[in-house]
Amino acid sequence: MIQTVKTKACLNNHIFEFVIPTPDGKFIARYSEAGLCELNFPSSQPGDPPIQPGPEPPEIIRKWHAQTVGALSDALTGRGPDRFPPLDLSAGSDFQQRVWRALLKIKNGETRSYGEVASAIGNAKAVRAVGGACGANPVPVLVPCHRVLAAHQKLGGFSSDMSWKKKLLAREGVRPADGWAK
DNA sequence: TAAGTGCGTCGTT
DNA sequence: AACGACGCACTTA
Repeated sequence: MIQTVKTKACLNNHIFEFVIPTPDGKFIARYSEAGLCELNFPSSQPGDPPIQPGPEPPEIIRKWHAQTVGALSDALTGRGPDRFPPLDLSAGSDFQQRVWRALLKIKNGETRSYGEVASAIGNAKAVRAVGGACGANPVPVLVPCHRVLAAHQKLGGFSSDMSWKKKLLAREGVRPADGWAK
C-alpha cells in the first residue's frame, strides 16, 4: 500500500532521501551507500517536508528502501518485521552503536530497562548514558528504542512525542500493570 | 501508595 | 564543567 514518492541526493555524500507515507504520517528515510542511516518520525509541524526530486537511486538502494517500507509498515501495526534493510549506524560513537545493537536484540513485544541495556553492553553503571544513546537513535521504530523503559516498568522518556512511545508499545501488546498505556 | 529530594555514575557537548 | 529518555535510598504526606 505504501508507495515511494521522491528521492533526493543530499549533501555531497551519496545520501538518498525518501518520503514514506503511512497512516501515521510521512516518515523520512535516508540511505548511505552502507544502508539505512536515518528514519524520521512524521513532522509535527504542519506543511509537507520539502523534498526535491533527485536522481534515480541505484538499484540496491531501491531494494533497501522496499525493505524499509515493509519493515516500517509491520512495525507500525505491531508486527515484528521479518525483513530489515541493512542499517548504517556508523555515525554514532562506539558507545552509542553498542547500545543500538543491543536494542536490536529486544524482540517485538518485549521490553528492557535502561539498566538492563547497560548491563547487556557490559557497562552496568552507564545507565543514564544509555538513555542518552537511546535519544540519539537515528533509526527509531526499527531500532526499537521505544522498548526501553525505566525501572519497574515505568514509562521513562522519549525524545520526540511521548505519544509515539506509548503508541508503539501498545501496538505490540505491551501493557504494564500500572496502566500508563493509553 | 505516591510524590519529591539528593546523590552516584557516565557518555556527550 | 554542566547536562540527561536513570536508579536507588530516603523523606513526606
